[in-house]
Amino acid sequence: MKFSFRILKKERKSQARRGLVKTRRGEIRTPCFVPVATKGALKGTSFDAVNKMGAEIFMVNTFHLFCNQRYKEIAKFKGLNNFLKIKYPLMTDSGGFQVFSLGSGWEYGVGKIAKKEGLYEKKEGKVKISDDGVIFRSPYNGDKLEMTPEISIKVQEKLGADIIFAFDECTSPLDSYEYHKESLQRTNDWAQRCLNAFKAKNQVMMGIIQGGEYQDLRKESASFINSLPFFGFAIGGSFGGSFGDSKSQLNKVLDWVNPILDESKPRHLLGIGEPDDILEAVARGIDLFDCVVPTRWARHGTALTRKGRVNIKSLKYLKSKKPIDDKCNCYVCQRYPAAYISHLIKEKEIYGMMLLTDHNLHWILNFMAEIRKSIKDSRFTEFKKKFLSCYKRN
RNA sequence: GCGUGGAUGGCAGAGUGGUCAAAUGCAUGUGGCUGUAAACCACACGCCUUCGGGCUACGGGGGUUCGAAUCCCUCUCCACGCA
Repeated sequence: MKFSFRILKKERKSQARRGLVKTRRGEIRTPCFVPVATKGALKGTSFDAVNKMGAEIFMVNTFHLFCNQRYKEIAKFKGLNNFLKIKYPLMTDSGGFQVFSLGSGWEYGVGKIAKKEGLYEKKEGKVKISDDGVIFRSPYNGDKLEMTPEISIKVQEKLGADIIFAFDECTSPLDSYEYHKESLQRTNDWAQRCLNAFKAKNQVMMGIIQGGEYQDLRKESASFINSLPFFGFAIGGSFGGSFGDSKSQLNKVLDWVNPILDESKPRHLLGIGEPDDILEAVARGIDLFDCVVPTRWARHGTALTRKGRVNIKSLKYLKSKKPIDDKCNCYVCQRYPAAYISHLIKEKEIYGMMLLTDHNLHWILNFMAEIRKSIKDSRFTEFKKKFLSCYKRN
């Protein structure tokens, strides 16, 4: 069997589990972090370098390669691996997130984790969502484009990643319960249509659980997706924070959903996250994470450290002769003082972004390795507690 | 020496009688970023404030005017041109 998932160890005190995903291109030790290479590149570094840091799978985005029609060229290379000249396992996101990020996310300036409250009236925006699919304008050239479950699967088959995702609707945390209910119906329907359209034998598909911040919807979603023959599960936004702490809301969603899911299948938490979020999610039985935080923050001058995120541009770091994180064993921290990185980032030197990107990716991948080790040694809960006691979130 | 054009906030550079504490860009500072329209975005950026406002500012000095960064005189400095 080309694809499989096996649980190697479970911690008693939590739902944390260490596992192994096998694909035709290689194995992935979980819990793992999946670096995001949206358009086929890890912004600011290379696949090989990041693989050496411990990344065993990468994520590419269907949406972007669909909008610019580049998937057709990639198909001529028989898929992404040949095009990118890499042998590592890959996953492609379906484009569902962009329905949100270019739609209501863009128009109302909200992330999928709501931080603001207020009146919200869904208006007919640039992205038109119907039961059939989504019609939108290409952010590349303004062309009118349509994405449906069938098109997403077709494109993902051409891209040829090992793991693909069902096409879902990622709602906004500001959407109403009624809208979430209607949207979930659609996402569930689309999940079935994705499976119906899926013909490739050398790929596997993850089904996506939605339902916003609503317990009944989340559970309904989990039950439905669980009943379908997906390789694994992906839990998507939106993690609404309309009544306070959005973080605990995310954790609540995981508490509702994970007990319903077949535990022999891998669980991917889409788009999360920051180190403390990852710990909480691992404790609730999540196996895979993808997130743009390490790479985007690096380009924006934020470094991941054991003490929390840090603005490397501030004077404090410009004057520091110590490494960014003195416990980090990445080549950047081994070789350069924070002052140099700070200087490069402040001067907008590409090399500074590259170095910080490598540091941040190394940091998060090392963090995942520590998590795996702690589960293996049956001390994940202690590890989590210790880590959170010194990791300060802004 | 003569002529001409200039001198504006950390820098560049608008403004050429009131709506100017002074556009815009850069720099600076702070905050944000969680399936990447993101090497991006937002806010702040003379001093003081009981947040009503007050004070000092557009090279120096003097003047005209109810009122000047803006007009006039003069000094200093800079650029270009001519000797």
